[in-house]
Amino acid sequence: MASKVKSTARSSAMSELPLNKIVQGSCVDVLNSLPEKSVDVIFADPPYNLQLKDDLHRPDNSKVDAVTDKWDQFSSFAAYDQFTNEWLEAARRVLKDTGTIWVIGSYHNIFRVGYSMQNIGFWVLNDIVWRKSNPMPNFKGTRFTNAHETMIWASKSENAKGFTFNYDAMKAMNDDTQMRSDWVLPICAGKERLQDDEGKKAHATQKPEALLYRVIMSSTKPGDVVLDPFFGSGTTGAVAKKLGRNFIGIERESRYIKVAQKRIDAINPLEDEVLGYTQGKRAAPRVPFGSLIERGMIKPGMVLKCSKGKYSAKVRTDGTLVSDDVKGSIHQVGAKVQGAPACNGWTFWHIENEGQMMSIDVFRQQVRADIN
Amino acid sequence: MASKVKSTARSSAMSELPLNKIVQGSCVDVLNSLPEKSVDVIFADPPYNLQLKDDLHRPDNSKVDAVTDKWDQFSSFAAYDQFTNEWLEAARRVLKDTGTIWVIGSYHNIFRVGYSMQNIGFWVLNDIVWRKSNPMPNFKGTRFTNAHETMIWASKSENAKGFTFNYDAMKAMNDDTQMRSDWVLPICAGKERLQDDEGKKAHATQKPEALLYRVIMSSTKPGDVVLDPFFGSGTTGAVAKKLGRNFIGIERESRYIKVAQKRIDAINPLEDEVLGYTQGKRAAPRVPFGSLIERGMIKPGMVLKCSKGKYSAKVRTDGTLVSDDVKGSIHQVGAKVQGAPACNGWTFWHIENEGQMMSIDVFRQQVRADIN
DNA sequence: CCATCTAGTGAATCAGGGC
DNA sequence: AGCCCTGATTCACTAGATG
Repeated sequence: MASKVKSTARSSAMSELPLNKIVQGSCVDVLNSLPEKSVDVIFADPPYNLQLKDDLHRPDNSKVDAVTDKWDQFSSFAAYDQFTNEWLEAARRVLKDTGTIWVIGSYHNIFRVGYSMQNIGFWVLNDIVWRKSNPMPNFKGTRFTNAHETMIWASKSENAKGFTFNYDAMKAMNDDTQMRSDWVLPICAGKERLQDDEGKKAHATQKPEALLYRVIMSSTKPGDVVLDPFFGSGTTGAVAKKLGRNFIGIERESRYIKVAQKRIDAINPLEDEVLGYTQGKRAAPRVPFGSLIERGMIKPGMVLKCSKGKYSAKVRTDGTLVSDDVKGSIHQVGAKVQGAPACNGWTFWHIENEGQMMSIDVFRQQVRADIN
Repeated sequence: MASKVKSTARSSAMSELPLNKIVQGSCVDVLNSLPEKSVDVIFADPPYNLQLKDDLHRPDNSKVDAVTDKWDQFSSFAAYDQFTNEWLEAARRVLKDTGTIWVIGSYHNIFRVGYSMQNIGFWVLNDIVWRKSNPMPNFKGTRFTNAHETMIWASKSENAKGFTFNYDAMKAMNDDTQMRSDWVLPICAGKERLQDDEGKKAHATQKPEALLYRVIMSSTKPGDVVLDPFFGSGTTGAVAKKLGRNFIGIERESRYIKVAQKRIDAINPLEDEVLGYTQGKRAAPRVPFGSLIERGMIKPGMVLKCSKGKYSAKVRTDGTLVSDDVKGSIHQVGAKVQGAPACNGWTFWHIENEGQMMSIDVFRQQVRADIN
């Protein structure tokens, strides 16, 4: 079982790796106490420096529980950059020459992280986009829904060789086509989300195990050492243990260590368990009518008609239709012109082509084939 | 029709904007010749690849020395950073205070671009992932398929207000759910891909019109000025013209200007009716609650209730409400009786009419219809 | 036990105009 | 710059209660 290492680690160098342990202390101090070139992979989820100001309320007036922890506060970009440089330098020292590093972030910090990584000498192998299947909406309707986070995957240097990439395993996991740089995964919620003694979320930014599963499966071998310098609720350790990898966790705060330790102790690594994110075919993907216009399949100004030609409407640039004074989606306008309560615009509207009526649903099927 | 402006632009400042023209010259020189705070949106597709060091020029048009083995990595990054800083500074000068900028890149350069943008003072609104539905595979099987590119969308400064985001049009284009930060679109191929006289692709990195369509639709209004400092094959100009926006293109190389000009000349702009797009309540004229009283739609002394009848208030002659000791506007009283931080009184308050609850917003809509 | 409804929540740089 | 007022705004999913 994993056990906690006291903070004496700060002052004295460790001769051996604290395998499968959570080391308490500042990440740079602890990293500097570890032997150089000793770990295979680093996964880091550093503070994002979100710079949130006022409270945010949902349309129903409930307050959004934002990340207001002190560990996410920095006085300036310069302070954040210094912090970033220091931990990245320390991380690079303990990484084997054949090792790779993953760092996750959002637009608040990822450009600064990537800039620093490249300057230090890390060589970017991929940037990976975690597309959240269920992100939080933009409640005020002021921007695009912030629906993804970015991971940078890098080797130790430009000419580093011998790092692990389990190409075939990734391909097998992805229906026998190459795993892409965009991963669709749900956020961490429900029973997976750890709670503290008061029933509140134990950590503000707990990552889903499915994310770490793919990270560890792709870039490590069983028995490898995975180090996480911002261990938090311990997702990295939990998945590493489950998959037969060794972990090293570094975390400053006792409350997080307590939660993570309990979580990891409860994991049985012998189970040949299939994690809860299957790659099975989803239901047919939703295709917005607007995307047909962007793709040039339907042109703004085109006239759509019902199959019998009785009703017609003109396509606007934003994918809505206009028919006399009626404006709205293909479904809304289809319903209104008929005086019907509802209408499936995809099957109702047609394009007249050389005297023949062609359903716009044909285009939707083309886009679906294209997406897959 | 658009026409080419000779490179005299380099030395003499232009008093007027070269609307719907392609200006030949170095991007920084031309930008500096334009009046400040004059364009609404900038879309920039700068050179990506730090490996293509031969193609890298400093803003003064001098060529960056070929990188020998003696050069360390950082020095070549430094040259790119300088180039990036200079064109971004020049771009920021010509951008209106209410303007926004889009910059597209890949993991090779996007971190350096984002870092520079934040340092200069641009405020990131979103990072947008262009998820390619048909990317080039990773032939050697050594990494994840590089299947996306990243765009940074930013306002001119942290506190900039008044920039355009057509939230409702984006929502309409996306089947009436908020447009997300990940966009699934195919790469530019087939007939859309421009060819030169020899039948080869005219530009190495031609962007699909679908991408610019969404960029321009989301962040500009008809009649706005869209500037592209790396015009290339002219996708930005082509889509801008089609959508009834003005463009300014800057391009150094004659062969690209020739291709782009021919492309744009062939485009017919869309008619106004089609250019109309979905606008939300924010665009509707403001109707004071007091005007409903003046028009006799609501009478002083009437009792307003919330939809469930739990809260009530009485209308006073000046258009304010009173509920026990709470007095104020429909919004203020609505918020206070609920103990909520804010309230839209128009949708909160109702009138009970023969047992049915009718929102007072119905009256506002009548007034608005009346005004038109 | 199943179906249905209600409440809650997630790394968020989340308003705009007038004075 | 700062204050004040009006008034616009949410998606996917889970858990638990209710019928």
